[in-house]
Amino acid sequence: MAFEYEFPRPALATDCVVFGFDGSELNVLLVKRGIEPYINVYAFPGGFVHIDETVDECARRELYEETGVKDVYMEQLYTFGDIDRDPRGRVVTVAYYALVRSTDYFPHGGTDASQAGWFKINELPPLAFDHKKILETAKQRIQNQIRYRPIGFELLDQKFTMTQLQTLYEAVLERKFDRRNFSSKILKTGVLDILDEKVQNVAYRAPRLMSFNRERYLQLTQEGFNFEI
Amino acid sequence: MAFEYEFPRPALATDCVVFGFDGSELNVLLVKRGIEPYINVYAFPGGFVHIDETVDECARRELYEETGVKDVYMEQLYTFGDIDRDPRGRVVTVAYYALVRSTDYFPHGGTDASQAGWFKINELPPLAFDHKKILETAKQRIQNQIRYRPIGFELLDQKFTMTQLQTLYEAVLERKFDRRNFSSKILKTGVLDILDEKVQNVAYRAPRLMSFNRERYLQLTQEGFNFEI
DNA sequence: CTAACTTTGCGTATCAAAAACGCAAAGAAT
DNA sequence: ATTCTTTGCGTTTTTGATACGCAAAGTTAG
Repeated sequence: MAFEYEFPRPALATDCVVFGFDGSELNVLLVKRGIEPYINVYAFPGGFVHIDETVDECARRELYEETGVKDVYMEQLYTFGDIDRDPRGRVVTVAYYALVRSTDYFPHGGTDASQAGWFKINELPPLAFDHKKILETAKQRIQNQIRYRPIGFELLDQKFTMTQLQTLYEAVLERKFDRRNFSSKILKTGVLDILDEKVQNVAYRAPRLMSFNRERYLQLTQEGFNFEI
Repeated sequence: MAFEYEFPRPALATDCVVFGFDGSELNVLLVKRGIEPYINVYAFPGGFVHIDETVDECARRELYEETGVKDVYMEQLYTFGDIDRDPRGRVVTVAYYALVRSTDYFPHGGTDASQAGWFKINELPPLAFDHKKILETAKQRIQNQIRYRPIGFELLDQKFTMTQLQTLYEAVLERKFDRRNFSSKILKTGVLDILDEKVQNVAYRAPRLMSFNRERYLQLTQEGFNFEI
């Protein structure tokens, strides 16, 4: 007990909701807690803010330490500051969300060797603390974000087909799109490069691959461009 | 020095960006700091989170204590957690924004008796800490919010004219609208009640007054209604 | 090898909303 | 009475969203 202050201070933590996409469904990365409270209950990766790191840095550090995930797209979500959200005492948490290509990391379903694993967003186990509430906030946020920012590309491999992109949008927004309208709407924005390459070893007609053109996107946003689907 | 912890903890504070509207321009409520650091420099009302209040409650309490403003529309904005944002040491702040009818509170420009006052958003004095950055974040947020939520009505008197509403939208979004298109677009959403009352003592043709129908708005949002302008 | 089938890629027709704008009535100022 | 500004209610034009037709690519089945 070495750190003392004139007034009591809440502890400050971060938690991170990591979304992944497996080609058909949206997944969330959870870790099983090894200590009380909520021992053996799943929770989002997170932990306490160190005094010599920014809150953003804390979120990235904790994510890496607990799951090995690093160098990913991450944004602050919301700060949860209710009094009784942690039975250990007063803990305020700054929640983040991250988007990753889930194939880059764990096998789906997790392994026994690892305490971290992917879960389908509609088949989640009970969550510790107020993490259910955090998840709902995160879900709403990406549904809003994907409509006017090209965050979807963070969830796909660098090369992807139009159908894969559409399936992702349908999974996130929980609705269907017309294949032809979706394609022309995305293509006419100009943020996709069509590659001279097709998918191999596929049943029926092989689709062409495409990739996200980040330079073109940045150029368009500066001109006041809107990415709505 | 009575409160000690095993690990060092950042101090946790809130700050609130209060927007007001005076009929033609958007204003921001600032308080002049009476103590170091940044003594005599303007800042947003705010202060440290008490151990027995939620973060939301802290934002409301500090706003009331420093400016007398209470019972207003308020939302969490963003948490600023850089290491060196406060010269006193590590302070993380959860920023909020609030919308008020500025006529309900202070005279514009502030008085000598009060340390709090309204400033035109484009003529602000230098701000303490990283409050310039907080302001930019808040400005972007209300520009986004006003397009799909009827937050504009929080900034007007209960009875207002269509031209007043349009002037507000133009001030917030920093663009002009066609008077006739703006009016019909707002009216066809059904969230406005047209009152059997006209503005008095006005040059030229007197416009009718209207008011926001909150029940109708809630009903429409539940049906999946979108308020975009 | 041919026919059937699925997916892709590109097009057009139809419908709804956004933007531009015409015009006369209300009502004060001259 | 005339002029002037603002209001209120429309129509026309343009743009974008949605629905859907159809043939080519390429695999599967007979």
